[in-house]
Amino acid sequence: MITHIEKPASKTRQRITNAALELFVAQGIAATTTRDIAAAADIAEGTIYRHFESKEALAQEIFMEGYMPFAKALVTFEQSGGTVAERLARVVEYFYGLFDTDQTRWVYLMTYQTGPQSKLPDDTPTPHRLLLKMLTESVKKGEMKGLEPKLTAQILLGIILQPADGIVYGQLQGPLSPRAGEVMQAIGKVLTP
Amino acid sequence: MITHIEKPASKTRQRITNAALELFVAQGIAATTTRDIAAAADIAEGTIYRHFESKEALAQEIFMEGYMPFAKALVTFEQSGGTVAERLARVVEYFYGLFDTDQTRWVYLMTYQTGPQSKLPDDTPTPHRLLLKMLTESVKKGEMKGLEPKLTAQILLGIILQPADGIVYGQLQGPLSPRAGEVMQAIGKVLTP
Amino acid sequence: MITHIEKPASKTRQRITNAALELFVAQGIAATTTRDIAAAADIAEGTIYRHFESKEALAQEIFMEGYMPFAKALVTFEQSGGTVAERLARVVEYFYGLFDTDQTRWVYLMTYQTGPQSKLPDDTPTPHRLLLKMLTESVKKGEMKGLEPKLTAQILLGIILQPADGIVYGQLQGPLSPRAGEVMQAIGKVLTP
Amino acid sequence: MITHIEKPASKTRQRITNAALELFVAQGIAATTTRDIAAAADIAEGTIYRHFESKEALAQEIFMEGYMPFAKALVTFEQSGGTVAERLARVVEYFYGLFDTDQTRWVYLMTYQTGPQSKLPDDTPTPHRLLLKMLTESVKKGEMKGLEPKLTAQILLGIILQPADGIVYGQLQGPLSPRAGEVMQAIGKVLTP
DNA sequence: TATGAATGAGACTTCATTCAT
DNA sequence: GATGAATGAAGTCTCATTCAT
Repeated sequence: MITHIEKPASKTRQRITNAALELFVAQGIAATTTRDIAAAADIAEGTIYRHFESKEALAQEIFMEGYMPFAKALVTFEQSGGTVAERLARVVEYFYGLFDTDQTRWVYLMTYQTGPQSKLPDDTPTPHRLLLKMLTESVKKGEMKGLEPKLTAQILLGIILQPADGIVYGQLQGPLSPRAGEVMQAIGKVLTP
Repeated sequence: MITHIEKPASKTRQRITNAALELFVAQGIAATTTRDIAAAADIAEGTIYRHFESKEALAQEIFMEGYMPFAKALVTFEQSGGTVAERLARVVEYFYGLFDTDQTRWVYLMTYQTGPQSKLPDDTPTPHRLLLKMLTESVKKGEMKGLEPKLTAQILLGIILQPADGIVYGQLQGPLSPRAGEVMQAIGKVLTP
Repeated sequence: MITHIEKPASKTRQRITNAALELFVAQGIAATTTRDIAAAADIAEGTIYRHFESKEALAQEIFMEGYMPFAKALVTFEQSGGTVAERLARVVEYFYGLFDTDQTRWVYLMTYQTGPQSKLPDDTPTPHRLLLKMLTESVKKGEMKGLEPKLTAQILLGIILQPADGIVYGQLQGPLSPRAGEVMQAIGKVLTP
Repeated sequence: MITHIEKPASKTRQRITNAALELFVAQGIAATTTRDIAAAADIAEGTIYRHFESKEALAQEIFMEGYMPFAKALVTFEQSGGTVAERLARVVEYFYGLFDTDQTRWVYLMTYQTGPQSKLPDDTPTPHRLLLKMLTESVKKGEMKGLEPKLTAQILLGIILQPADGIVYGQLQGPLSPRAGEVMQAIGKVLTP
């Protein structure tokens, strides 16, 4: 007996989300038409509406699709053992692994929250915010003297995120995972009094 | 001191660019209609087209308007005296000063290049790229051992840019200029062997 | 016998071309709005664009629709047997038959090439040009003495076309076919030394 | 003392009508914008409206400008002495002379009546109609037997007009005046029993 | 008289969405 | 579930015309 916990994620539905994700990242959500999506997915335009309420809902569901496993993982890492530095290192490694696995989805995930298209509630724990929260706690636990914790957290966030942007914009060669060590070193230096 | 060689920028033209800038940043370029712009500028929709060829051209001219003084300033700083670190500090201060002076324009400037709307040539020296280039040279002249220069440059870029994002997203309190010292400290630490 | 290789020409598409043809001839292409066409065809304005790329493309396709069978017929007549005069008579009869069958389309066909809207290549063998070419050959084969062939061809063309114009402008009563005999007589007289 | 019988026809007014005539013939009235006209006449767009009520009025006045001397001349010829054939010959010569003098204006004159833009009353004695009327009378006075007078008049009209079209469309070399003799010969033949 | 900036009605076109098949 | 023709609201842009200078 089969129990449906989540939607079946039919073949067609998959084709749509895949095509849409690619186009959304390449052209932006607003500039991507349902016709574009239908053509890329090789389905009829009307078919999109058998699987999604609207283009906007589609965009949001793609976000959730990538966001949920990510959020779960972060919680796991937060509750895992070891020192603050060790846990942070694990998160960065996981994060960079995601980037290398599916760069397109990663960009979408990190971008969607920002754009004016996002109708996410203002307090949605986006990847961005989740990371920042963890960093803020790391900084606080580190008992830094003389450094403003919130600013420091932003600095650390920049250290982690910018290399990914560098790869996306072609200024740095991928993959990103092998860079994790150097990035953690830089973070270490910043946190050193 | 700035010298205007260009058009005197008529009153109406100013109203249009001001209104458009605000809306473009708030809603995104694609989501901002010419009707929105006209209403905000309190002019007729057709009037936009007596001053700009198209909505796209308007978006691009607003970018150039902000970009040109910025680019000139960067060149000046590059050629100014002092050590690499001193020059970099001056740039960051100037950069943060711009942010505090007109946050909206700053966001537009840093965002425009990225978006799919941008029809800028791929090799346009955008603010992002100009900063990165300067950082790359700083890192190289610093003769870092053991650190990959390109990665380090991205890390420094992240350290500089992310605090601004933090303020934009309301996670950090402005203004940004007073933070420049701490940011430079963080950069110093990363560049320390 | 006409063979259709092209699209089946859906019901809606037909409604659009019919309505557009009528309006284009009555008001001119430039003065006919897509709204006019939609109203006359009793469809939504947007529907036009599911069948035609643009208003201009619609105008051109209507032209081609009428032009192609006409061109084919002319070729057939050219290759048919009999004397030059006999072949010419056949063409005129066919031509006048078309006029009587669908005067509106006939006017459109003869007008479209001239108008500034026509984006037809300058060497498109339009009805006008096809007729002229045939007449030029007729004149040459007739070995007229003392008559400049090109001028004579134009004169014959005028003899053939003007009666149609006369009917269009209400100065002559239709139908035109019964007039073919008298018109051919006039041509004969002109060609007589 | 100067008496104004007609409008002063100022320098500026002339520039406008000249520019407009050229553009109207080249692109059609509908496709010619007031901006086009102003640019070609090297004046401000608003200036057009100091001399003409509207674009439409401008188009009509240009027509009248050319039409009035033509109409007067025709009347003169009608009342001049000689046989019907002689008077007709004089008209054709005059008509072809006009063509050679100012082909652009001639085309405009002959075209304006036809186009859907023309708001001329249906019974306006246009060049076309004036010629036709004269031809009809010629035919009637000629007491043709067996030929339907209205059809014959149209045929003669075609003989006269089509060579002009031939030159306009580049199928015949100008000037037209030297062709008048041959054209009259053709007319003579058609009118011969 | 001439200017040219501004207008606003309306043109063409796009596109998310619906619905009968 | 899938299709694809049709919709209609809305978007960008044009242009004849007005009016203060």
